[in-house]
Amino acid sequence: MRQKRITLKDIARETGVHVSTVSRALDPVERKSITEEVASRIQAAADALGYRPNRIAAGLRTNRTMTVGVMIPDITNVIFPPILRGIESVLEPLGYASIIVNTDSERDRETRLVDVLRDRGVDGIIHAAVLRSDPSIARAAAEGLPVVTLNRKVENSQIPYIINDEDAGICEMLRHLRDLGHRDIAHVAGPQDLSTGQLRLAAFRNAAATLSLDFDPALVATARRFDEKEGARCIRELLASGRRFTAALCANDRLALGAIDELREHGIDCPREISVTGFNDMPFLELIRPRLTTVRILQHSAGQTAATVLLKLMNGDKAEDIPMETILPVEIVVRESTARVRQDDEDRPA
Amino acid sequence: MRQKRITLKDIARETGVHVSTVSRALDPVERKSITEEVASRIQAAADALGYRPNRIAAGLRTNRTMTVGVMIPDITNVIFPPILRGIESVLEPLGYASIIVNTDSERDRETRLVDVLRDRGVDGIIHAAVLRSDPSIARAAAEGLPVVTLNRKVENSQIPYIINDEDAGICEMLRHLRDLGHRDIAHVAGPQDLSTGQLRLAAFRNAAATLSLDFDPALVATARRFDEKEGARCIRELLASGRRFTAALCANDRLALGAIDELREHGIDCPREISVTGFNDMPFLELIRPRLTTVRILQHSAGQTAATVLLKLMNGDKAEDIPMETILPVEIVVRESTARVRQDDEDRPA
DNA sequence: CTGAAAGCGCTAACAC
DNA sequence: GTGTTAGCGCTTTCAG
Repeated sequence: MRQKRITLKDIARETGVHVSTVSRALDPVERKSITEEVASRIQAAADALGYRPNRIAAGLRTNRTMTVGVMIPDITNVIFPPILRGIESVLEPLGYASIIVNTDSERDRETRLVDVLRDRGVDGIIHAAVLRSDPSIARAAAEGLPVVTLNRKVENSQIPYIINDEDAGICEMLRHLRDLGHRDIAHVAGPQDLSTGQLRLAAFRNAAATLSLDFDPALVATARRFDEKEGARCIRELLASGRRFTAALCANDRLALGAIDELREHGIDCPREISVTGFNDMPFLELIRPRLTTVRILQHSAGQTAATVLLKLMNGDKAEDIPMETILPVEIVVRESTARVRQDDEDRPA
Repeated sequence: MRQKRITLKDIARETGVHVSTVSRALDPVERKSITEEVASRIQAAADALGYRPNRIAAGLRTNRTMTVGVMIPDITNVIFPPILRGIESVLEPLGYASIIVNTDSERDRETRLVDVLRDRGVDGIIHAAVLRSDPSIARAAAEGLPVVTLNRKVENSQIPYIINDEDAGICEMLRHLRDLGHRDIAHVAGPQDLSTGQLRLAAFRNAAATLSLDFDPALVATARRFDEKEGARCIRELLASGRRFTAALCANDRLALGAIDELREHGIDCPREISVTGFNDMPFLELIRPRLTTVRILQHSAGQTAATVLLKLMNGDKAEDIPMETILPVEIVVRESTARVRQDDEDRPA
């Protein structure tokens, strides 16, 4: 039933030359070593028969499959698709395809999936998961498989990583709030078992110091997940604490959206009474009122950069040509969820 | 540098048996044909050495790579990630991995990508693109490659397809509007070169007939893309036409969102003055005011179903056991963007 | 029950 | 320049 594919042997028979000659004629670099006439005759036959190289067979021989593995926590999270397109935009034109797997941020799933990828002979792996440490990918890298991580680094390893300048993002955002007159600024932190949550909290603390703002631990509420519900819960917690604050810097957009909703429930207007900021700049933000002030991450370029570095690794470029650390710039996007602190708030005694 | 993997040969040497024996011992079905003692000794050695089968090599031999190809227009479109997770949820536990490619709905890209997948020896393809016809995938299927399409059927082919009951969705929605007293209902149609756009327009027309509502061609505006901007443009066009309407049924959520925004620009309130409905039930809809009344499609189950059917095909199940057509139910989700038509509108002379 | 041998389709030394 | 040869790691006859 399943029609058999045209192989080199078929073309060899057709053109009356040896398969190795055919192989050479069809290989853009080896082609030079062959009489032009023969080469083009072979090419013609290949085209006529509709020959397609069997990468499985080639891969077995060369140990290169022209496919890479991409590991992400969850494709359903809107920040990842743009990253994937970024990766694809550099790899696909070069003939690479990607096997994409979702780790759900589970350690054992992640371990298993690394094997799934290696079993299929991927030439390299781009790892965009967010667990703080994970042995499996480090081991793969140590054994010589090209690996690049996105959004976080693997401690004690020689794995190149690409991260976004989240510190700068948080700091700029805090500066923005300070410039609007805010002094009592809460932080809705992300889960502390995810690198993103942890990093951003640290960044918030550092930024406060940099900007000479008080850092009040009581004004930090920590979410258990990056979702609207947790954002709402955190704000509730903050409100219940009785500590006053005029702005809430949230560790991501979903937390911020949940926070704004919850404030509304309490009859508190954002941004008039409390300013709220997000992080990531998800799509659709423009459609939600008030339009959220947030930090834009260039997911697409992050993907491109990761792919570019991975390529160098796969090409065996020498170590000094491979950037171990790439920090991508972020930018704050000021929209409607932040406003100047109200007079009566500002004028209060310190 | 690159550490060499453990092969059957290694564990054959280790255990003092022939590689074919090792191969059998490690194959769950062949294992029975081997002395239990030997088999477990081999198993132990394999575990100890950390053996992982090389699927490339196995694939070359068996023509099964345990990887499938998934073609979608654009992973960045929120409706696709849930489909992918649905596919993964049935395929991954069975040992399959997926190569995912984005077609951008371009015919030639699509053709090329089918080859990309076939070159890598995928065992089957799930094709969720939306172009109305496309020869490449039909050819692949005709040559015996297991193929299933999602969201649309390929004409004149024996390719099983899974679609959502969009007709019912549109009809239910129209009924909902009619029950609210609406009689002059506009349709913001999707691009007519995409099956979704075309199907939903046809469904709208049919539903109008079914429900004995007038179908007024002048109350149809056609978008060139499925986005907010086009939704806005279409509403502008409808408004400019001077034709009165009290509701607009849009071919998808983004068009609806754009429509509502544009109405607001014109000082027209949704739903008080004009009701608007969407289609798809994208995530985040809950966060946008007014909350959109829409048709929910079960993307995850659609993916699961597609994978299940593909499995049957790949297993070589006999034709009568393979459902050629699967129509998945949809449901309407009534939220806040639809309301009873206003008295003064309703009481007007026919 | 296990070993021997062939071969999937391709590439890469090595000859000539 | 082109043919010969030898595998890549695995599965699968076919013997024994």
